[in-house]
Amino acid sequence: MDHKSTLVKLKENEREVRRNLIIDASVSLFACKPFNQVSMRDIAAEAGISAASIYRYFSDRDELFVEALYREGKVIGKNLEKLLVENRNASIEKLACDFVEYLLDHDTFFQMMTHFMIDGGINEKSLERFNDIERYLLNFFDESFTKLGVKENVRLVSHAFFASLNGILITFRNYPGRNEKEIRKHMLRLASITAGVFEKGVAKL
Amino acid sequence: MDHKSTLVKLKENEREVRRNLIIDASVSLFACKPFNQVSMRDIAAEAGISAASIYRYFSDRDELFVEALYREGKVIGKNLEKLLVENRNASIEKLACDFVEYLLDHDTFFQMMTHFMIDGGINEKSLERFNDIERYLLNFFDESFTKLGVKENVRLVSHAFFASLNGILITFRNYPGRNEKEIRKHMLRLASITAGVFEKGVAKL
DNA sequence: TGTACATCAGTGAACGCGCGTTCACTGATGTAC
DNA sequence: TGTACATCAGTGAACGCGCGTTCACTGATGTAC
Repeated sequence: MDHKSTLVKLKENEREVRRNLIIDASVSLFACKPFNQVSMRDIAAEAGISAASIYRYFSDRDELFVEALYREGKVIGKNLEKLLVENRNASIEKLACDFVEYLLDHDTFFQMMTHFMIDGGINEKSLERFNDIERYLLNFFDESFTKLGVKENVRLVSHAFFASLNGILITFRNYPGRNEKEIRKHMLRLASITAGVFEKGVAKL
Repeated sequence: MDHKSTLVKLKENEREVRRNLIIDASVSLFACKPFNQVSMRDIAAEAGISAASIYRYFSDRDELFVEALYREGKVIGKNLEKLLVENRNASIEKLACDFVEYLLDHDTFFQMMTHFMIDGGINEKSLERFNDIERYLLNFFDESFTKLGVKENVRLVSHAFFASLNGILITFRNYPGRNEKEIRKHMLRLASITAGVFEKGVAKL
């Protein structure tokens, strides 16, 4: 019985469209506000509906957030993939800098990351999805390190490298007494240094 | 007129003692709960007083938190110093692993770090104090790298190394499907690899 | 074509909760004479 | 030594707020006959 009347299908599509509008609204708020500060009323206002309406499409805040995060994560994953594919033959230094720069320009991933890594008690489903994206990125790092001649523990090296770049983004985020531009410059410098150290150090492993 | 009656002094001391009890209570809660989840009522309960009493000693939540964080930060700083001094002649690998292990055992610093680095709108005073502690740690890393023969940009290398270790602690904190022990093992392995990479890579800078 | 009924998206108002903080008060202790 | 007063730590109850969520309702659209 996979036959459905056209009208019913149309209705379902409409429903899907509206659902997506709510997710869109959430994502665009996540881009400019810390996670925990985005309320259901905020999202409703952004989507131009009432807060109560959201509950016609999502059973609770958690469900909406999981969807929104996954959506955004996929977009970021795709963009980073594109970026990494373009850099396939570039140095690991360029790769690192582009990675850092992309995440500086799109704060959402950072927000997601900190949310998932730090906040306790996160939806299992949500965590798995986030992990998919991470794994996806690590594959690209693997490729680069393999090219550099790493034979053993490639994945571990990728983990260490990934963690290093995340660490830069986090550690110097609120660097006191510096403006945004200076911070960006500092981070890129550190990314270069780290990449250089990995490139040279890894050859000896 | 720096003369004060003994009784007045005694009273002041008592006041100081009670103030410290409240700070102690806060610190011990910070050790087992995420920052934003520690409420004034929690602290009051931990200290065995009423929430209203806290306001006899601190003007608001912010002031109490700044004091508590600084107190805890100093303790962590001192402990890490001790640890680093003991390791003054040890390899950078041992230093990295001890650092990671200490922070795994004392979650407060991690909590502090993420609070300061990620949460926006933090008290300026509080941020400065936190930075003092960071600088303090970086000096030790500087020393190690200088010994390894790094001549230029020592501080930058230390920054990159420090960020790498932080990154490990953050990135794999909620590693899904692994228990605490496995995560610890994984982190230590990454710390070793990172230290090795830095040790070897840095020699060529 | 008209009428009675069902469905369901959407909503303003309210609920219940936890929070930081304030209020008005108590009661113990110290001080002045 | 006794009495009147000042000080101040401590408190239970309440305030005001924002939150996630639910409720009871409206009104538009589709369906049956």
